[in-house]
Amino acid sequence: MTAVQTARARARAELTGQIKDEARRQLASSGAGGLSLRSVARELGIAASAIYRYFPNRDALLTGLLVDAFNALGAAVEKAAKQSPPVREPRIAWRAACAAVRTWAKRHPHEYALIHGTPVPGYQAPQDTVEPAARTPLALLAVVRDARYAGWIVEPPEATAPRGELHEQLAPIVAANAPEVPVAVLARTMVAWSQLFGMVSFELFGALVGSADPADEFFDYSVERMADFLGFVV
Amino acid sequence: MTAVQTARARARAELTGQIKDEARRQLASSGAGGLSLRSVARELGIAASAIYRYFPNRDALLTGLLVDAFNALGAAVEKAAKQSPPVREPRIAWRAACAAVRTWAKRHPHEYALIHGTPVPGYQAPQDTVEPAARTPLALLAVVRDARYAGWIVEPPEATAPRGELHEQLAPIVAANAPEVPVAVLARTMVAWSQLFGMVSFELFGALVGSADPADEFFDYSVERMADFLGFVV
DNA sequence: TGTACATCAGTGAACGCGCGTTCACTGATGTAC
DNA sequence: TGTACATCAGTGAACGCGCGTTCACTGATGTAC
Repeated sequence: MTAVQTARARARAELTGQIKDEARRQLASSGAGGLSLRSVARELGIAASAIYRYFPNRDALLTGLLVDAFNALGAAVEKAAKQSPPVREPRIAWRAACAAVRTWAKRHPHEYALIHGTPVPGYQAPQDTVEPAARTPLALLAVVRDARYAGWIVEPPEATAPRGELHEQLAPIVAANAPEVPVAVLARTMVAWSQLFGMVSFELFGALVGSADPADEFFDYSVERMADFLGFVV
Repeated sequence: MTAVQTARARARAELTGQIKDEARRQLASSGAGGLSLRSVARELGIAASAIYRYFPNRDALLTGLLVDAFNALGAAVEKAAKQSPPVREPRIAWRAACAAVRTWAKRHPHEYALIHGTPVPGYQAPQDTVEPAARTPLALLAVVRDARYAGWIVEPPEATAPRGELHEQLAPIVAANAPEVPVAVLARTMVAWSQLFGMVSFELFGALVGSADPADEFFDYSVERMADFLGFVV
């Protein structure tokens, strides 16, 4: 092994990347279910069997794409939240985070479909995808938590706090990720989170054709209403 | 032609139904993209080419499934709203309509995925699907409209009403479907509608594993919060 | 009511194509002494 | 630094399978007179 990286290792990393890139490209035309190792190999000019030096089978390649997509989306949201000027306006980070989700989704519609659309038939996502999948919702929670710290959130009425089993389910999550935050804040953030992705999926998958299409204004409108719902001051 | 229906016509209707039933069954194992006419024919014990007497091609069969699924979901929601005792409790019809969506989706997960999941690659939904697709959102709007008539809705602040392009987009829809209702009510209903489907998709597609899973209580919680958001009195 | 003809349903072979995965192999790269 | 051996990347043929769609055909059902 040489100091930094052997020629073989470099070539290996490079081709692994090229395989995933080409596979991503093919998601567009054939969807995740139709992803074909042979056609990826054909496009790269290598033998179909060569792919097996890089991924043990088709599902492993899919897992790679899934993990990459979750991470890319999560990173985009984290970056948007971090970059939005922190003290000026109450809702700025929330808006930026929501916009990051939509922008990433529109720029990578097939990867978005891969992670938030219909599960691939016959494919079971392994444990490796769990942590990357959590990045975006946790980033949204962090935005709300920070806004709350900054005094930009009016706590909603106690009567609307989650109780019973839901409280039990969510308590360990706040304990692990934002211990200073009440469970009710996580519950509301999850409602807003599902609204956000429901809306983006509607837009991408065509459910808004004939009503709020183009969806820019409906998106902005919803983002503000979810901010209201979360207790953000104006 | 005989009085009611010729033997041929009856046989035709019957086999058309059997083809769609078998196709629905296969959505589960292979997904919409992998739906195969040959395997449907095999399962029914007929020649693959016989399918072409009933559907001109694979896409036409898909369209049939799509239309059936939209209609089945829409009918379930309409029925739930209609059956919920009308005058007793403000939120009862809203809850029933939301529950109908979730129940239908959990009972027919692959048909739900067909209509609200990733679009089938290479498939373009024709005009025939538009009207059935609108049934569910219109049923939700009717629930809100009726509750408003009954005095069960406190109008949200004027400041949160949609303006500009969004107003333009939604105005013709209320005009055509619920002319006595302000555009703001439709806008809010659409936010709740996307929240509802976002949540159901999250549950069915696995995004809630590790947090609100099982999702019953999170579902109920969200339904109440969306009712709050729509201005329903308690 | 009975017959001749037209319509339609279903067949099975064929076309031309694609797939994931395995395997024995060649030749290049890396490692230990 | 040079050589012998081990490791690894990539090949191409093969296995056994599946697909949508077309076409000429047979035989049953329906219609008109």
